[in-house]
Amino acid sequence: MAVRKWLYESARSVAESFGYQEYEAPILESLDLYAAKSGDELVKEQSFVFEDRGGNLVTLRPELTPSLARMVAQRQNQLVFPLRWWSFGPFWRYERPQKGRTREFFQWNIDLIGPNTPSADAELVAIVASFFQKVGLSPEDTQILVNNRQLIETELISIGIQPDKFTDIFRLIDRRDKLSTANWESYAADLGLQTKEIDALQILLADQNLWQKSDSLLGLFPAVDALGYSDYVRYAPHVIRGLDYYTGTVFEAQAIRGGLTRSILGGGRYDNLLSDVGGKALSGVGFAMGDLVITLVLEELDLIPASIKSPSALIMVTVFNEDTQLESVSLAEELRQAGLNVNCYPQVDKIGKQLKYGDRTGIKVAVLLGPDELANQSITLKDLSTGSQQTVARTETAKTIIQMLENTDPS
RNA sequence: GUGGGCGUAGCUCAAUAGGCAGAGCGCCUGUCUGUGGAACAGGUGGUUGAGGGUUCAAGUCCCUUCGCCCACCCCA
Repeated sequence: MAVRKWLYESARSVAESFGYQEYEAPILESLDLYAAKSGDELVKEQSFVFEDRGGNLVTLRPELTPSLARMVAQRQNQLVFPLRWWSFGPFWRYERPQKGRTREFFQWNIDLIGPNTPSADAELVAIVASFFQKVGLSPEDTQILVNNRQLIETELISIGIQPDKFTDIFRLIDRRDKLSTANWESYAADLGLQTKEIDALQILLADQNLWQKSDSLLGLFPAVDALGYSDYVRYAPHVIRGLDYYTGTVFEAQAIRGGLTRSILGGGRYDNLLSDVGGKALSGVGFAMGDLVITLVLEELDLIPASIKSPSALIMVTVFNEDTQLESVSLAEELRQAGLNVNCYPQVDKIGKQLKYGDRTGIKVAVLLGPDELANQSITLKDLSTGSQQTVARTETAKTIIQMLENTDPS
């Protein structure tokens, strides 16, 4: 929860810095919403689907973009475009769990709906880079690979591949990095490609300058450069993304660790999603990042701050004995009224045990209140990290604690 | 959906060929009657995931079942 909250705060801060508004969508959606729009396997085999009491099939959302499209389409005439929205919430996929993949996970989604321009695409890419920068990932740790589906479609036609094969061929292209050349070629042959076509495709996928044939990408890269994030971004002809609804620019962020790469997030431009759910034609661009892979990457690079796991209260009031217990309770509340977060030990125990509890749970200042202090209208304050303690007038307690916390190392 | 691995104390793991279920850490107590972290001593802690079977005897062998992990697939 601490890590997720930190990710949420980092995503929120970056999204808000670009002027995006937070929204939430339903967790249950009608199965129809996803039909033929997300990709067959995601919906038919990897979603939780069941019948509701009315006999309709409902789905625990496996992704957010179709819900977003539906929500925007339903209010299309009253919303003001360009629309910049972001969301962070739970998703479910009925898959076998493994490292970096669970059946319930959280995902950050962010979309810019309205303008179909290279600078809109560049903004989303820049948001990714800005997020990486915020959590401490450098261009040496992560890279954002960009491509354009229209560009690849045009090129496929020019080497003689028919549009009705594009879905299969995209899957093939997406796997260029994952399979050995021999396996990839035999997969290509299974899809019915001729040797001549396979050779042409390989040349295409090795062409790092292919982007210069795309007006969209010719606009995108200078815009990313102007935003200051070109170190994070490069062209990659084999990046195509698995979801069927992408129509233009697509991108994917990868972590590079010792020769192995892992996909952190993916996104792209979708032109037809709003009209598919009953809206007027309107283009959008966005991406989704799951919480699991990014957490693995950040853990591996030791980038998760230890401070996110500190307790909510750094101050603990101890209880000396039964006679003074209510005095301790009152003192704790007095300190809360002064604006401090305070944990009051909830029973009578030996002081040593209470201090040990405080030490183990991350308490910085222990407050001691026994017969001596009561007699003198004073309070003893012990710094648990240094072991030093001081006795001050009771009226000075809150002020002294605040000074002690300021002098403490924030870690 | 496919393939592989693993379930023993709170945690990490031992237990020869089927033969008295153990260790380290943690926790509790004491050394130390108003003071945590260290040391030492003692103590607590188990339906060996569950159910059935074989056997004089099962953590160990067999069957069923539940759960977890890893990879493929797919994808965040």
